[in-house]
Amino acid sequence: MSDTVPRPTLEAVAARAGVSRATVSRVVNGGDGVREPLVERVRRAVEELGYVPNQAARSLVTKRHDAVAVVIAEPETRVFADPFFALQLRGISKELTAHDNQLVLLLTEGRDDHARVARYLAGGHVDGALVFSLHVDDPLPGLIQGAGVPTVFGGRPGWGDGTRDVVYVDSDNRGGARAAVRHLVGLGRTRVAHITGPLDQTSAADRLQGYRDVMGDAGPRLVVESDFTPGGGERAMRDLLDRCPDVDAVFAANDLTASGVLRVLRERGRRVPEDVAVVGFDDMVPVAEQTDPPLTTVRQDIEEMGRIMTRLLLRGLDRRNTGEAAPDGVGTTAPGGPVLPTVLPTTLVRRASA
Amino acid sequence: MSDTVPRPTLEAVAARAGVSRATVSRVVNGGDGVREPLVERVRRAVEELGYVPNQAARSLVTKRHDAVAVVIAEPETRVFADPFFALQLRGISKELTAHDNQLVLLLTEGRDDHARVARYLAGGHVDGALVFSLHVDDPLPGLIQGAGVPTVFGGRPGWGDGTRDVVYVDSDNRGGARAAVRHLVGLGRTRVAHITGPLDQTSAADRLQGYRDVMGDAGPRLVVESDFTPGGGERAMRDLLDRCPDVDAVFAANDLTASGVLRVLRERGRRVPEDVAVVGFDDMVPVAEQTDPPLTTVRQDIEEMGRIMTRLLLRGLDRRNTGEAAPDGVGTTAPGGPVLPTVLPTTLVRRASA
DNA sequence: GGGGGAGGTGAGAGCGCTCTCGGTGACGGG
DNA sequence: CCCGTCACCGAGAGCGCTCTCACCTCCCCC
Repeated sequence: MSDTVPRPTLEAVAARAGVSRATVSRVVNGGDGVREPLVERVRRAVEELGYVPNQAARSLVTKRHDAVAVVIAEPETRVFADPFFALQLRGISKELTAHDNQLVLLLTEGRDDHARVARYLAGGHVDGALVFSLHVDDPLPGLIQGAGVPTVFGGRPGWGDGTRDVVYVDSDNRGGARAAVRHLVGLGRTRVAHITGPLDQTSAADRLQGYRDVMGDAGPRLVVESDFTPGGGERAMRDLLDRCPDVDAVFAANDLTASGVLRVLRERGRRVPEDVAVVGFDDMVPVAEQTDPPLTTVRQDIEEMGRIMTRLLLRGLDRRNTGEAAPDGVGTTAPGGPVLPTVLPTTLVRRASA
Repeated sequence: MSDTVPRPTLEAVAARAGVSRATVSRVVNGGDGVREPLVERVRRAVEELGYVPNQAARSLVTKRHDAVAVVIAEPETRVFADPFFALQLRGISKELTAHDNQLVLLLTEGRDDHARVARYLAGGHVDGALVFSLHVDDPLPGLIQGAGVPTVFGGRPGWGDGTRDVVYVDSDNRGGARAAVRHLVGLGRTRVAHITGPLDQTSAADRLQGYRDVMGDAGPRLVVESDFTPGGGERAMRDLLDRCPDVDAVFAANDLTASGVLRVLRERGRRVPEDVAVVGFDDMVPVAEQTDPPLTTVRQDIEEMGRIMTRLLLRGLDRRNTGEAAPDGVGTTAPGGPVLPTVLPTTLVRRASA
């Protein structure tokens, strides 16, 4: 086994089955229009020779690759190291597998990488792309949009001014935030603070918006900007306690932040939820269940999000192939309904912290 | 832009530059043996037309793909959702990018997926594979070994009886464990317990072995089997306290377990490190730095591990191409030194818990 | 009973690239 | 001055597949 055995070709299978290449090809690709006995013979030949189609040769003529790129634009280790993308990938992978597509992973590291990714996508090596870019000012989405590759974004892109037809899938950050804050208000809390994420990310901005929807102009006094990390949560909470010692509830922009918040509250001797009620966001189970007390939080189904994105993309690709004129946005107006941005629901998970 | 513009071919570039296809090909692939003025002309033509080589056509003739598969065999969500693989992927991605290779991600879900993955790899769609399989009884490594694809494993494979030549990269789990336990002993602790990971994973088994190296036959009294999770750590620690109330140190098989341990100790009113010293493993920063008190732990450089695996694989592939007979193990005996299993060092990181 | 389908099957032309191999010009030595 | 050498370049043959046609049976219907 020291050198790779030359793998059997269509030709070889055809010879063995006593038919033409064309017939073997037909059988391999579904077998329509071939009479049963022949199908059987070809199948056996394929089996016996251990034939596997050469994807390169196939792509060369079909111009399809049965592969999609997943682009994760994340300069910051922190975010990448959290379970978010892992779950997302899982969902994507499942769905791609179910449709016999491969997943080509592209991680970007800093600015110069953007060009590389754009070039790769423009190079037509994949049929489509799923792109995660969290930052408002990220040039990557624009580049990709320009590359002419069917694309679905994960999370609302920052520059989405609503006029361009981008297809994206996002969680209902705003609605989830509203639910969280309403819950706190419903508990009778009157001084509900919000510790935000980095506001150059749309998810953080949308959560803040949701908070404002409920609290109206609670004033900037109760809003502290932070960065989605436990450490950031700690700092923000200290600030907050110093400035407004009478706060009786905190809506943290994510669970990691909330864990920092809880730590500071404990350290300062405030009881949770009696003195201060705390709600997080994400329902990162390993975090939320392990805090003390267990965290009430807003759940978003990350894995499902990946799955939906994939389904959307594949649907768009499929339309392309069936000849419908599908603009870059993955096919917008077409029978079967336009492919539109999708917002997935979020739900409040009540545990002990609020 | 509604329909994809036909992308320029070599032919087109050749025409524009006024040379033959062959010359363009030479230039595109390094440009050796082509006179400078021609190189220049071809470069300009490539630039002007925005030419990008068609990878499928190229693969068809070279039989190389410049792509490697990363196989993550992990039925359990828990493990996949921790930062481990994310970091690993990051390292792999960086290294692959540096060598102009693509990363094809294959996640397996349950048994039937194994066949799919094996078929894919055997299909010769990628040049090599990086495989992560944590469980001793996992059939996947065997299947892959059989597929005849150059492979490097992440972590010592369970069936590695030392006789077959598998190439793997692993952290020095055993040595790290020894360092941890020695540290505890050096602190004057005499009843050092160990809470293990799932012992069907080699990493967990190796850590236990390291513990035994130092403690000798401390007896099974002080060893509790667990599962690498915080919840598991809690249960194990409760058990332990009930059975041996006098334990004065715990070496937890990973940081997650340690976090559970710390929680139980706090709940039972034991001070850390005064009453019970605790050491973890992994140095998962977001966990270890955020525990109370911050966790002393054994660091392994996960990202580096991914990088090394990749380098090893690419080196093996390179040898193949340069004609040296390279057996499946990615090329074992060859000038430049055999490609051998690599064990990366681990270091003790002292924080407050021990 | 013959003509027209319809349903199967095969021949052949590429897809865009690499790579061998033969040809060509410049140059130096005999 | 001629020929061998060398460095460079182009022609052409595929790589393994799909897909369009043309062809060839049958079978059905008039």
